[in-house]
Amino acid sequence: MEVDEPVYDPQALQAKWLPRWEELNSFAAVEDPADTRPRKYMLDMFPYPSGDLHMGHGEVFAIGDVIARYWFQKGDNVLHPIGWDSFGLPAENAAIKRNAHPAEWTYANIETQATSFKRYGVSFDWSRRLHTSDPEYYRWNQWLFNRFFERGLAYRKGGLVNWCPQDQTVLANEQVVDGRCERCGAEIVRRELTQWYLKITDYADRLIDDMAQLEGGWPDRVLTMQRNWIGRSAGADVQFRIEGRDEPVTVYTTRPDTLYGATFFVVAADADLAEEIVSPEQREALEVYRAEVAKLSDIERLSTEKEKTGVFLGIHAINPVNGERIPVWAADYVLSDYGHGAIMAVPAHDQRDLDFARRFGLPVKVVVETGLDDPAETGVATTGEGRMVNSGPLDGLSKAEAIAAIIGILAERGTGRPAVNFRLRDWLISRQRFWGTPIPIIHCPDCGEVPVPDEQLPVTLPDLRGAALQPRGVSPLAGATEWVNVACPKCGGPAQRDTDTMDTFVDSSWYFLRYCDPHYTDGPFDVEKVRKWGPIDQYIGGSEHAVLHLLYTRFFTKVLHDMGMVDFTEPFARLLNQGQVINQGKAMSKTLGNGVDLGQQIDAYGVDAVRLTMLFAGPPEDDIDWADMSPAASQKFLARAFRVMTEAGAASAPGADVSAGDQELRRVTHRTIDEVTKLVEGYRFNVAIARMMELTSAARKAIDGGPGAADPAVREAAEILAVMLSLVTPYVAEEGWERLGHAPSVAKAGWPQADPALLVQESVTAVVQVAGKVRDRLEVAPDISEADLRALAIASDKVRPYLDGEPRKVIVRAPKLVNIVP
RNA sequence: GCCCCCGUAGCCCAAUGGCAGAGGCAAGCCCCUUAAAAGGGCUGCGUUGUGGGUUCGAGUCCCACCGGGGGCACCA
Repeated sequence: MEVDEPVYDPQALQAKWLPRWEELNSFAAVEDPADTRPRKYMLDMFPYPSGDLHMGHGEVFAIGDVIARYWFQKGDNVLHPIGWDSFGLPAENAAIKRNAHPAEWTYANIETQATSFKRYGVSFDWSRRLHTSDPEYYRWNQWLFNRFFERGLAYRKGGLVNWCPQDQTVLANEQVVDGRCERCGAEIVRRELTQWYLKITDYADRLIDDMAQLEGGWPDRVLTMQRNWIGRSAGADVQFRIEGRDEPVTVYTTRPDTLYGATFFVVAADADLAEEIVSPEQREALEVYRAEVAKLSDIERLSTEKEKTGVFLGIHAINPVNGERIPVWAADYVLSDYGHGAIMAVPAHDQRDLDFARRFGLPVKVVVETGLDDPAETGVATTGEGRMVNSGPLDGLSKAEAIAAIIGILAERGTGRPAVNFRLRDWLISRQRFWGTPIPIIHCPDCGEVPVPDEQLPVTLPDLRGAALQPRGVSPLAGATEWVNVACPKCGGPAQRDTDTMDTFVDSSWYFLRYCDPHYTDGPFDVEKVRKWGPIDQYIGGSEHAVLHLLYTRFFTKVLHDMGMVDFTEPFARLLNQGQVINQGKAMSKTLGNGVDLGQQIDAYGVDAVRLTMLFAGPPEDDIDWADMSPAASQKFLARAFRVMTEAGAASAPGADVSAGDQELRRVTHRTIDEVTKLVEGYRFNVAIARMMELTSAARKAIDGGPGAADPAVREAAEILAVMLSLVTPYVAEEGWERLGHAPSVAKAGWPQADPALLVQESVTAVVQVAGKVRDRLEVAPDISEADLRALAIASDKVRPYLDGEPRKVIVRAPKLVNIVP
């Protein structure tokens, strides 16, 4: 079919314009320092190349593209890059299955996705493309690791870690959700391993405090999740003496005011301290208990229904304020890696302690008078406010007063001080898998951990494939003996490379900086260019990264800030979490068989109709149930818009005097410009599209039953429609623009400005209510005074029957409403 | 259990505290057509989830509850 025919053929438009756009290269960001236009940085979370693009990509990139294209139309200098998060497990699993190298699968998928992105018409600057699995990229992961290492922010330690038996690797805490692997859903087990960590806990305070910058720009939900995850709490450290031990033991508590109510003391069962202080008589009981606890999975251990367990350690602690002897127990409800791994138990005012006390018959002592029933009787701890009782000098004080007072007393005696604790743990980055960045450390029997010198980076991956990648509990790199055995960079003696690779979240923690110059060779990114582009004006991605990628990236940004490499402290000024595309009320999945293929949708309805459907479905953060959507209807609308543009283009030439055009249509057009501008800026794309549909209908009516297709107002409406549609449906917009007699590209035509004179209404309908019920409508001037409108309303024949003399009250909201209370 | 968001027409969704309906789907009708498709047009009486409250006026604000979604949940 000829594209000149007045028939909308989306596939023909795609075939026609895609190659033309490649030549035009309209979306390259401009680095010229003489270019003083406002710079805007728009970024969509980069994709993992797991096959072709899916419906979810279709939505995010449609949303991001509208924003970027709007900025382009406004004349901003826009950076809108694309790349691939191309290290990761699926490639490795595919390689094992096919007896191939992970790179083959990875780069083939990247090409597939790149082709799909181009077809999808996304306004990327393709010259900035990057792949994290390229040595030219991951060498800078290693370079950054070295910087972290120098600053003491990368360290190795032994301890219990999360092990995924399915993926055969350790995971960071953030990657364990409800005791299961965030990737594959397998139940996590605990293992004792020595691993590399990044010291994100050093930044815990700043990660919380800097969220003040993000208020309003980020969804509250994400900020709340990060706040919860970091889990900052304020309280006090209190020292207890343990009988028969010289060193006092410190506990952390958020309720130092309840210190007089401490009736026992609990040490984490797995803490070294438990073993250290247990009496000889109880040692065996402790060992038995520890063995039981070790057998429990996290899921069992964290179950809220689980009854408290524990064992008496045969010794006593001394309460520092009243000298009371309280028994010391070991239990698994106290965690060894939070606070000091030991607590003072105040059963009257802490539910966990109360549960434990009731289970083992320990005393309950009320020290806060709350007016509620005795916790010992009810089994419900009283955690609220109240007056202190049974607490010596604290008696009668409120909670806040008591906390301040007791901290003062403890500080004076040197047995306590204010303290802050965090739930956040350091970020474990070692992975026992192949397809990732090798950790650039050499283990030397004499020199210890020696970083690979910067000039020797990158440490590239050895050529392993197929069965050599089979997970066996240690990194596949350990099997590459030639690669592993190297000379120590320090002493030259025989040494071995670290065989783990980095968590791929390291790759994505700074990629947005590299886009400013992805081929830069003097560092991970060009500091000067980042100064000009950063931070990102708008970031878009799924809420599944609320505490993973987004937390890590914020951490990296702060470290880079401290290194003097970036001048901002938060990477993303604004964040949008798009909804998911689901089908028939459920997430699409292979097992449910309810998957919808993006490519097939595009083949059936065209790119424009699919993009339009994604954006018209509802607010961008809402889920889209594809079963409720009609891409066919979107296509129908586009055909309608296409005809309007075609007919207007055929009937007139560009450059006519618009002021002579049909005033009624011109008013609609300019009101549409005004509204769509505001709606797009507020990211209310579904409503903006509804306005474009109205404009299309108005133009249609003007052609059919009004001034006709040749009227300059029809041309004006069609041209503005083309420009506005270019944000959403670039192909039909481009074709329409051409048919209207303009050279491509409509993407750079410039955003229209509404003529204020055409926004003024000649008359307004004022509603007259009597006691809230509409009784009359009056056509009045928009600038009518309140007094005039009031007089008109009261004089109305339709209103008078409802009035009985002088009204009690008249509310006038000129020019739209009068409410008369009789 | 605690916290947050959402409940508007058969469906997806609009509505600065001011006429409950912008847009779309579905449905029905009309025009065009030999006919159908395509195209053009017309048609919206609904406890705004329920019950209270504030207000001249509540879909909108407040309280309680119901339903759906999300987050947190032995971190002392």
